Amino acid sequence: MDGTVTETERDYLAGYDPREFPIVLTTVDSVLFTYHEDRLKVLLVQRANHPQAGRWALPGGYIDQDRDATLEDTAHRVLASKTGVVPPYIEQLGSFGGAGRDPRGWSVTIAYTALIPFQACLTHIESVTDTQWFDVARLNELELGFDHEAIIDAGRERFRQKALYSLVPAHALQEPFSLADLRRVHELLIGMTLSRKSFIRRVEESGALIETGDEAPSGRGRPSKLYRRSPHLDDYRFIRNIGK
Amino acid sequence: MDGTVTETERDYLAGYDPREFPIVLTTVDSVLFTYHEDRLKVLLVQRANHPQAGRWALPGGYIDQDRDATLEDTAHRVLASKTGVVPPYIEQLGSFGGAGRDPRGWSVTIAYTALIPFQACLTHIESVTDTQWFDVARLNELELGFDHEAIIDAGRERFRQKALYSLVPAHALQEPFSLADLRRVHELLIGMTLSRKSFIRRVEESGALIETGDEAPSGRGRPSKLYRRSPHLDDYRFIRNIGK
DNA sequence: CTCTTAAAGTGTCATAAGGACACTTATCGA
DNA sequence: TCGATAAGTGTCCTTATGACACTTTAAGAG
Repeated sequence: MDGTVTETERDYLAGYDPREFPIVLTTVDSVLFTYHEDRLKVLLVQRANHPQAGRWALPGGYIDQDRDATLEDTAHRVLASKTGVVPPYIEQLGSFGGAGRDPRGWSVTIAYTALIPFQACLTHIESVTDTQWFDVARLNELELGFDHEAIIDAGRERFRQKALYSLVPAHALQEPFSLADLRRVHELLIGMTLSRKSFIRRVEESGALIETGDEAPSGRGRPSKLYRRSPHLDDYRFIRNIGK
Repeated sequence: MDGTVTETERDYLAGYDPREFPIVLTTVDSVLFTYHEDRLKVLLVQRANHPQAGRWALPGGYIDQDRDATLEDTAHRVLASKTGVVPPYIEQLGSFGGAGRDPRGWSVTIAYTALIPFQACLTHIESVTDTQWFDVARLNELELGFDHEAIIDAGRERFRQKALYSLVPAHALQEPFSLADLRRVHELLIGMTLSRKSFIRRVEESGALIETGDEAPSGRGRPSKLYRRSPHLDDYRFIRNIGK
């Protein structure tokens, strides 16, 4: 022994006070997308409190240490409070941190990105005024809080990639849905038109969607076959990207 | 006016004290991989302090609010202190948080994953005893701290995917390098052998590597051509995955 | 010096998947 | 009943890949 006291981990934890260390403000924000009337939409909440009160921003908030066991729990809790439901698809997008992004000090937000059918939360969102869908193509007309515009861009880019090699975007549609609608969602995400034939071939090959056997009129023209998501949808990856 | 005082953002910030809120312990950890003697290696540091003193864990630490402007700054600073250099490739891997992952309380780590040539930090790492490369295939023989085994698995999976559709793994090699070595790195990441011909075709098509014009003897047999990374390497993506 | 072996690099063919595009099917509405 | 419209299909061409045999180059044994 060299005279110093050998501290056990138990002793250390008993004397540990997190407030002795510089504090990083940590929050969880979510970028929730949907598809409605030929447009991609993102869910925004008008901030009631400082900082940035009045501005539209991503739904998010602090971790509730008693109620949330994981980061995804926080994302789910916040989204459910704004939409009434938990989205059928959510994944972690990334973390955005820095000294300057929040006036309160050094801050980090763990961002999630998610998809939901427009109809799944229609009534809940219509009942309040502080939560709204915004056309993703018109966000530049809005002055968003914090760095949330960059986070939304990252979410779009994530789903743009997913649209190239997966059928995950199907989570933005209410079941049952037509391949025409799903293809349109992919086209909006990717930013180019896709060949009908190629798209249908990929869907059939994947087994990630299941034909319901029903059809739906699509205005004028031949009615379209309807599909629902198979349980394997989230895991399926094409080995080759779609698009020229 | 309804009698309440309308607080300005300036007033709010003047009265804001982060210690009034529940504190989340926030750190940054990095999974740094390299390639040496036909093996994938990951850099681990033996913990000097509680909690988990004595265990091997990922290099990481607290955000230094005065020195770090971004999360990547923190990752760079910590890695540079352990290896002497900043790795040529680093990307954010994801955040791991929860109530139970650290005995000190609710915690979040923002994880980065990076690649570096073995030779780039050879002398620095040889000079200390608390920092070592470990064979990724033999991590099960080690009892790692916290949830760091899961984080390393996530890093491996990230680079496994990159190896399928990019040449980013080239950052694990000292320039100039042979395609035989690079293909071996990809094979270790993907977990299967790859066709020489296909691999060379992809490299040529990509333009992501540049032939130096030199050759190097490869033991017995025809000497191999040598390559270096082009500036476009990090951005290049194959539209189709390699491997059957 | 030559022969063997080993490893890098190449030529070529068959296959699989996508884009293009014309054609067919099915519904609406005038 | 016919025209317009949109979903769905058949077919050809192109492209990237895996397979595999072949060539090139060097080290080392005899």
